[in-house]
Amino acid sequence: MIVIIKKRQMLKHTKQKEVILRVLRSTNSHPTALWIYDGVRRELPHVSLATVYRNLRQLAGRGEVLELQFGGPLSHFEGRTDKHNHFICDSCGHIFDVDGPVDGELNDQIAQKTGFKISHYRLVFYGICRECELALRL
Amino acid sequence: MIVIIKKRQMLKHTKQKEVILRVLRSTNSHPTALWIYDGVRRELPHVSLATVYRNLRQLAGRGEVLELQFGGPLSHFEGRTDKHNHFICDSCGHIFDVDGPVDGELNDQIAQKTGFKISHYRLVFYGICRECELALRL
DNA sequence: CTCTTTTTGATAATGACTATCATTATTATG
DNA sequence: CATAATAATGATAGTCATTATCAAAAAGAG
Repeated sequence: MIVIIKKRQMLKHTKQKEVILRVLRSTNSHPTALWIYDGVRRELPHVSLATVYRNLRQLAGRGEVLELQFGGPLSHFEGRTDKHNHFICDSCGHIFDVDGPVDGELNDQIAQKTGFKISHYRLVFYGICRECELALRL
Repeated sequence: MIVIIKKRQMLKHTKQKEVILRVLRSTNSHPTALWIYDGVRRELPHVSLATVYRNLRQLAGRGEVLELQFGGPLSHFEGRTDKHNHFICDSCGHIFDVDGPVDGELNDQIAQKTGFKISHYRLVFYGICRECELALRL
């Protein structure tokens, strides 16, 4: 029998990682990796896009950042890590944070019904935001 | 001023479309396009993968089919179109249907808070399914 | 049947993301 | 500090799910 012991990898602090996190935390939008890349390049012009992806993946893995995948082909990232939900406008595509139900009530409800151990959920609302609603009324 | 009137396109019924829908409806799992492609090929060996993607997209656009995008790189499809939620096991990756809250209660709650017009939501639970729970206990 | 429009199959293209790898930066340790 | 060990970087090639293209075929209308 072969036992593979995965040594816990020491994470090193780098300028790039710091700036990536700072750029992401500087907005309350839900930017893509490319948007973050552009922001980081203003401070570190020679940064590689791969470095941005690598760090975002690492940060998301450690829970310091949230990776969001909605319908489209791109991943969105978010610096805010406290529990909350999202709303996406079907008209303009904008992503909003929504402080909806974040308690364990839903979890418990489903856990009881299914017998599964629920750790968390992702809840995304779709519809028309106020601004688009007004524009569409014209 | 140039006005572009998009003529409503007449949809034609084809053998391929019929089989694709039948294959998808034949399972209560949440297959990928490739899985459906394999199923369709048993009946129509010369079908093209592009045809499967095209039809799934069209069917999803008409609401006859549901396209589900969870974390991974692949789209999953589902023939069941009545409202329900999903649970994904973090251990085995299996996708389960969950008849959780499907009423407008959540929608109303969020609509009141935000002022947005909410049409629907997507709710996905994560955790450990019963089978994995038992296996992990050993 | 004949005309028009949509769909198909085959395949090339797209595009987001990841792997690779030589080099550099960071941290641990003597 | 010096040096060794290891992780991160930048540049770029590769992957892979999905989409676009386009000539040929099929479906529906009249």
